[in-house]
Amino acid sequence: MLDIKLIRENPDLVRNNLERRKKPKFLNMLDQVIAVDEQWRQLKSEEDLLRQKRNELTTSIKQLKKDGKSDQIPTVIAEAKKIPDQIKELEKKREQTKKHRDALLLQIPNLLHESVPYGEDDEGNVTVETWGEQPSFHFEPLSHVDLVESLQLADIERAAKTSGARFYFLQDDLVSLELAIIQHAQHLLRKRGYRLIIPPTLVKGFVMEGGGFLPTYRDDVYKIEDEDLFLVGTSEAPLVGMHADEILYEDDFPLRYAGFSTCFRTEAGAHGKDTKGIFRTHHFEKIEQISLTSPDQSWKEHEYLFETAELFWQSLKIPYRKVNICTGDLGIVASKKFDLEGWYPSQETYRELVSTSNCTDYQTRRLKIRYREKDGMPTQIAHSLNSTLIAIERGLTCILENYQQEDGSVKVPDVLQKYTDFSEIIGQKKKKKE
RNA sequence: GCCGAGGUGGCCCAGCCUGGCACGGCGCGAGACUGGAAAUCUCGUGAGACUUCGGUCUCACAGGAGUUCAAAUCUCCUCCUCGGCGCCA
Repeated sequence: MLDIKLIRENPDLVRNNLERRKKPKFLNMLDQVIAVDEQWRQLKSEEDLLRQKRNELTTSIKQLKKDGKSDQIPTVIAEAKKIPDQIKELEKKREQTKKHRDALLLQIPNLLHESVPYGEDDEGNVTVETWGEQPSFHFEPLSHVDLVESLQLADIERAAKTSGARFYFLQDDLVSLELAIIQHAQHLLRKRGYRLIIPPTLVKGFVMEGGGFLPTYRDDVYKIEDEDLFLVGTSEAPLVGMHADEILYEDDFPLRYAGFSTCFRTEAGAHGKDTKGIFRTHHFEKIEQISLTSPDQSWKEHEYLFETAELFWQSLKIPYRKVNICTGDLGIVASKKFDLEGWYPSQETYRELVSTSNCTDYQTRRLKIRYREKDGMPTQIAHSLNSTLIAIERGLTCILENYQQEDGSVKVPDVLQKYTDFSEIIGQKKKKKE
């Protein structure tokens, strides 16, 4: 959520920034917010004046009592009696207006960092750098979908029976690999100064709203019936919400958390996309980084989070590229976003594995996450950042493709082997024969 | 789940019975004093609207509803914390 004061005092700055997205609806929203806010302030002034009058009468009653002029009191009370109803009416109107204003305000996207490139969709993203060498195969590499199936690493069909499309029973060696990844990841994260967290995967509406997931992305999340609870699409939600309404100390910054949780997504807008395998599913496990810090440190921290992700993927020796996400692909929350896209040999293309966002004060304003230098100093709004470390099931697909071998087996990445008791995945069929 | 005690500014706390502009301390800021500092003293310390930038006003006592001219204070509902008992993977 943007600062209403900024909009009031510097509407052109906000307008110019929103214009870069080239979406007229946002400019309309801005104009509406300004108009409704004007109304709100008008009502607020009227109401304040009425309250002032009431307070004056109330005080005069007290004074009359003190002066022993009780005979005059009934007249004043009669006058004062008219006011509460008027206040109530104005209050109601003002609250409605405020609700209206805030509802609009919630839909206005964050201000873009100056370095965000313009683009209509992901085609407009700009590659910043590439890392690693794409593996060359002397055979036609299989897709992760085929590998999962041929090695029987997940049972998609039975998952369809119990749960529907886009679910999976992860099995055997792939489960071991997942657990190995978690082990491997936690060591890196600890070393890099993150606290490890397993957060709640159900959160209240205000947390989703504060995180910017609601109302704009309402269709993408699951809600618990009859309760004010949502299944999280990422542990970013509870991890940022964790410090809602708190005042932190600058000395504790950056506050880095690594969350491990299951994530739930409706994938409403993705019909027909990546329907097979475990690449895009309704639930998956993810290790997420989040960080809270001060405004003057957050851009440095943005690089730090991305660097953590890079170190992780480099340790797995996955070729990747770093991409600066363009306006059309950025979403409303991030001010700037880098993606790390991993190489998929079967598709001969890079695909998203990691998103690293600086959300600046967009989430923290709404969630009232503030900080101060030390006790007694004034409070400021913190900045929040988040980054994937690995969405495990998707990460597995990338590993499978890059580590596949001619005989159809898959080598286990070196750094994971100390956590698995095998160095290659050969599948159940072959195992039985042996 | 039951019983009891609580929730007041960044923190600690008074006020609640008996309704009338939220007491005091810590911390922090400004000023005075000083060669400089400590100590001391004075003033200030949250959110919002308006402002001729001097100020003016409103709100804020866990949240909501009610009673009242007037609610931190009285009534009702909800949430949370702590303690005791019960239940439980």
